[in-house]
Amino acid sequence: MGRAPCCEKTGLKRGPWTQEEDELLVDYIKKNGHGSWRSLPKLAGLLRCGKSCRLRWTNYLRPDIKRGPFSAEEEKLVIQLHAILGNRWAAIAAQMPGRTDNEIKNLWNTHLRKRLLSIGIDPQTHELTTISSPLVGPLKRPPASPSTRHMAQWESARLEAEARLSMESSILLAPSTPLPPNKKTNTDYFLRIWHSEVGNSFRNVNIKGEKVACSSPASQASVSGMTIEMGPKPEPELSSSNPEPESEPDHKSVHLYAGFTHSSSSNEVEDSSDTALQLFFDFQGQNDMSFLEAHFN
DNA sequence: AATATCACCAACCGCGACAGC
DNA sequence: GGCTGTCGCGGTTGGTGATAT
Repeated sequence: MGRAPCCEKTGLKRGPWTQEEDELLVDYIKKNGHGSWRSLPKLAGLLRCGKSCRLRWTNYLRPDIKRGPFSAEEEKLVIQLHAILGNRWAAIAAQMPGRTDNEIKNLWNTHLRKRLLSIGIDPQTHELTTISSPLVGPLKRPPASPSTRHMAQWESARLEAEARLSMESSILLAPSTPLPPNKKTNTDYFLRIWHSEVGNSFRNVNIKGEKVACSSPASQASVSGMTIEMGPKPEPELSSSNPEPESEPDHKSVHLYAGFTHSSSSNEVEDSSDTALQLFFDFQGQNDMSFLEAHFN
């Protein structure tokens, strides 16, 4: 015995919506709200199932939907969010006002996935499929766990945004050098996301409700001439009430604040600063989103 | 000009989560 | 705690227009 259909199929219209149907749906929702989607079609005089009405409204008719092609910046954001969130299109859409999950999903499947593949990046893992070495040619990269990659990419994006904010702050202090608008937007995206529930879930929660802390304050290592410092870090203060810019980023050191957590299996990350360091090594060489620049500019 | 193939995207389907009883 | 109804999500499909052969 199969699953019962979501609604009576017989007598219901399917396929593309007509303008008259759209008008009926919009008029009804404007006057009454959608209420129960199941009963809406009957009340609105539509020969559609409630599910179809909900889809039409949320993906097409909603007044706050931003139609039109995605900008390069939006595409970049989708890629970065996908690296963090995976195929959670609704979560990605929640960070992109005016864009629907369906739209983003279509963008990913038709454009972005292929684009990443064409530049040698696995669109599911966001991992380089090969590393080319001038001496021995392409090398296979050892696989990293998805959560590790996502965490590291997420942290990388945040670090990048914070570093940029610091730079911008110092630039803004010098009124003779106005900031390019695109740079500002880019930073804002990440810091906004970082302080959203998505960022919160990565900072504070894993499935067992335990902190996965990698917070040995003395942990330090040197990689490629940079000093990596690991340890707990206070949340960046970004509210307008605190206009004090963050301290200037040290060009010789990377602060890998490892107090972040993840929502996947807690077995995948051990509670140690060594793990946090491993995250960096694991991710080094692919945490820079600049590879995308050439494809968007 | 006709046909095949590709790309895009709106819409559908099935499943899981959740709330109310 | 189990059942049922509803909703939302992610994967997939199918129609349509564009492009290639």
